[in-house]
Amino acid sequence: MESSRGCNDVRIEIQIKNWGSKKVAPGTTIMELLGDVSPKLQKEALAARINGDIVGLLTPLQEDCTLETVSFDDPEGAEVYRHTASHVLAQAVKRIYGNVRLGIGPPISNGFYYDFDFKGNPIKTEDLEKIEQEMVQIVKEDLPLERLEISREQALQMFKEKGEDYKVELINDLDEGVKITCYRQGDFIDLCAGPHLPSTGKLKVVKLLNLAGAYWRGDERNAMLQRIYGTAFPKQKMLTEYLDFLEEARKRDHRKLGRELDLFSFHEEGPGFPFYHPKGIIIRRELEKFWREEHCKAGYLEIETPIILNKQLWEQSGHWDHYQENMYFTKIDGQDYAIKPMNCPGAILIYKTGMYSYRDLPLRMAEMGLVHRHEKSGTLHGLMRVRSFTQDDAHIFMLPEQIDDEVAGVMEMVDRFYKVFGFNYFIELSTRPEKSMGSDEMWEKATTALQSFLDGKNIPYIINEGDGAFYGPKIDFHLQDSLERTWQCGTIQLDFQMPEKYGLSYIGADGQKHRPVMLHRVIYGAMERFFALLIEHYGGAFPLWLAPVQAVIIPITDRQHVYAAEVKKLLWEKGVRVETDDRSEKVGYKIREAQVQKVPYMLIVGEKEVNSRTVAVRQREQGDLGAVDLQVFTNRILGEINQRK
RNA sequence: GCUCACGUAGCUCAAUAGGCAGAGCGUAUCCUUGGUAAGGAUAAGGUAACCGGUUCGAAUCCGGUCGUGAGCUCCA
Repeated sequence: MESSRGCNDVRIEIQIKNWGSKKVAPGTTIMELLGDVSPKLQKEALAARINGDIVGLLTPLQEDCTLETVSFDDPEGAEVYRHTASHVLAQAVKRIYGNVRLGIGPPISNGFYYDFDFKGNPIKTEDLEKIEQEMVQIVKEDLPLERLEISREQALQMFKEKGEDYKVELINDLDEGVKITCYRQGDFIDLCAGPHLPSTGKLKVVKLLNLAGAYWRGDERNAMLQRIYGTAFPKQKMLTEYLDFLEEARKRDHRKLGRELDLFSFHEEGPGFPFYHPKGIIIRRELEKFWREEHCKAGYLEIETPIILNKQLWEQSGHWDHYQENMYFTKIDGQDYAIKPMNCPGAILIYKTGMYSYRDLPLRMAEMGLVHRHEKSGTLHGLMRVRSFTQDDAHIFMLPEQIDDEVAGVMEMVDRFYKVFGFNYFIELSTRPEKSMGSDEMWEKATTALQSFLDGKNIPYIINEGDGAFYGPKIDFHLQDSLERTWQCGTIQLDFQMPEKYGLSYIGADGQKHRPVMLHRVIYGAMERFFALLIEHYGGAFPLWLAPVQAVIIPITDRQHVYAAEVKKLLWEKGVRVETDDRSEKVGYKIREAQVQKVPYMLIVGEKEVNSRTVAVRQREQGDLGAVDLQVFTNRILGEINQRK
């Protein structure tokens, strides 16, 4: 320490990232320090990172350290910002409705929420407005948020006195050694680890978005609380942009586009059971065609198994014990049957029709299998979550030492497929669920196999504890919809159980029977879900190869109808999905209609085109491309279709 | 399944302290033959999701059922 003055003058040195170092007296808060070094930095900072930990700006500095300010642009900064907003929400609710118990109120990806128990007096959507007004008032009051460290006993006593039963439960569940902290702003105090903004006035724009139910601690056996969702931004413009994003997302909603583009429908007569319209089924068949080509190349054999199979088969597979509440049942000739919720038992029956040498494995059997699952009514969601869907399934029967290669093969295939459509995806490893069968050793073995595969290839993933299939752990591939909600699509499930249950075998090099290992896997996942995600991903503007109508011929007057018919015939016979709009409407009208229907190519034919045997090409995105020789255009569009552009 | 909300023409939406159900788009017919995002006229189209109650009278108020939306739980 450079100072040779008295010990009252002890100073600590703070390294401020991107600024330099500063010496201050111990006990100086970060806020004071920043005010000293740069008012601009102080204004932008929402929190700080000291030696890696996020702390509030009112934290006193006690020793030498490196410090980095955190702004709204940092994910952690936005979290702190919105976490404080959630406290302001809770305070506002407490002010308006005294008789309410608090649940939890964390920040989430685009905002925050807070759960409340209104004790039998649920609030309504309209009430959000006045709560929001009270929040604005609290922001205006610019109340400082004070961090309090208290003992477990103090905390319990305080929240018991306040009647905050949920908070008491949370405190009781905290580990012994954990520091208990609360944050106080004005008359409001909440159990919270923080950190928070220094004061409520730091919040600029708060907005409540919607009201929903949520079980206490996410458990359906617990009380249903009311959850208020909101968001907060430092600038009005950012909120407007976010609301615009939500608005745009609504336009891309596959349920809306499905209706507008005439792709599919749902009916009260069959909730959760999708109806594919002619245009929708075209897209699906193209996806399937691509799928068959790729699977054929990758050495898969295609099979098809029945939708209804005897109940006994499902008892043997474990579905009866572990999956019954999701299954539909029926009777045939007095015998109990089940509608298949999965394709595996069918594939296994086929496997069992033969004897296999170790040289025959891996045996890859693919099936576009229609399954039915009884999903709870509240979970249905357009094509994303339905009660009947087709899985692009495959079951790979293999030797234990083939696990790595086969998993790798499937992972590569998933990657190749998703890249064709330009999807970003992320991976989860799901482990043993509560309701499952098999020994701990087998689960351990299977889970380790998958995990070490991912680790070995340096593939980033997150672990989804307890979300595996009842017969084995799985690697899941998730895609995002237009609202950035994620949906599981591809999955690879490693299974040692079914081969055991069904007594599957192959003959090894030693001439003895051995147990094969099974891989259950899907690439698209469910055709319905993948289709829905594709619709939202493309906003309904499908690439040429998938477009239900690839080109519309638009004659300008009746005099071009003969030529239009000729053009149509030529393209149609080459396999192009082409229509003619020969209504007596103006060109502009027909073009508008084709644009709205997102048809990739419009071929305008007037007198000039008839005389020169050309078509005036208008491309969906690029607009008018001018006249092109009919033969040249035909070759071009066929080329693009074949390249799956 | 749970919480809150919603259900009016094929679609998007109006209306009224409870008092004959409306518009635009789309559809049909006719006029128009027009060169790159909406030409004009006329017409058809509704058991107000369904069932019940209150009322002289219910699309409107109340209850139930079904469906849908946001979320929770669950899952491809």
